[in-house]
Amino acid sequence: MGAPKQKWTPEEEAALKAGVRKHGTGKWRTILSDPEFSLVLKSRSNVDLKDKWRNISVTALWGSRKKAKLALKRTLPATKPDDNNTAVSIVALANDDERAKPTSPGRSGGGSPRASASKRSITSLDKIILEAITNLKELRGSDRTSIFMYIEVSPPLGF
Amino acid sequence: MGAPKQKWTPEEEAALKAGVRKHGTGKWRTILSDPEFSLVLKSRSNVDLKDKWRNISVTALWGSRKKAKLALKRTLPATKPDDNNTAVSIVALANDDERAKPTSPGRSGGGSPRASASKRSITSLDKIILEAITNLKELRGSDRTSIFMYIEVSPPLGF
DNA sequence: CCGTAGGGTTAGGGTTAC
DNA sequence: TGTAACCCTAACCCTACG
Repeated sequence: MGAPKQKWTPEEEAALKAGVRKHGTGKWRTILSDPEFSLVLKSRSNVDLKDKWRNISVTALWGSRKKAKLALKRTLPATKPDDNNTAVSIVALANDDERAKPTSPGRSGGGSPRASASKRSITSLDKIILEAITNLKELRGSDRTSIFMYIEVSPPLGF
Repeated sequence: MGAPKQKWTPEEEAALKAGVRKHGTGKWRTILSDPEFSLVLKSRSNVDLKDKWRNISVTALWGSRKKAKLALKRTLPATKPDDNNTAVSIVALANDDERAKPTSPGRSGGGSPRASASKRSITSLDKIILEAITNLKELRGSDRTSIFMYIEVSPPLGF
């Protein structure tokens, strides 16, 4: 069986981010044509890039909640009502630095240790987000995509 | 809370199978929209159809012989991670078919798994699978789903 | 015709209820 | 404990529009 579904590899995702950083969003064909990325992304179409970017954005902006909620659910079924605060949400986003891939619960051994060396630079991410918020004014008022671009595309961390 | 867990009725299951026979697997929305089935399945979503089909498939492919195989497995603890049913394995290597991605570079396909079968007296599952392999090998495109389609969906006798 | 945007659908892992 | 039913969402498709 080939690939009924082609999951995005970290390399591809990195290339996509780099491509967006270089050419901007919405320039999928341009990114794809850039020799710097065309190799890594050769099995992807421009539409694929667009879709993946959408997924990344959504995950980065809203995704952090799923885990927090799940964790709460699992540990304490009776959640307390309060803790609905914008600031708290922002912090949650910051602490959940990478849009965690489920880390493939592999039956076959060899897990992917996302606890790599360069993981605890989260503090820098905190800073960046803070900066983003400061620069772009309040969260509610500013364009989510802009913030995302800022925090997601700016730092050359992972690659 | 809410979900009373709606068990599938035999009528619904029959409609699903008929729908798959008519439109093919993976066309859940189409099946749901077909006036021939929309009444029976009106309380089901396309995702429900997909999930139910998956459950049926698993049951049909593994369940029927599970006892015998389980006995063997217990005696042979360290089976390959890809331990498989004998018949299915044979088919897997017979050939492969992939689903379509008409407008995407790098991935091909045209997948139209139309499995038509002649009716015959069912003696044993083994026989049916054997037959399926024989027939489908010539036609190209046998995988688990195809075989399942053949043995599970083909006979209009059952319902 | 080509590319992008955006809504809709499917595939598959995961979770829950029984 | 097992599994049918259900959930979540990444990956993919379809269509309108410029």
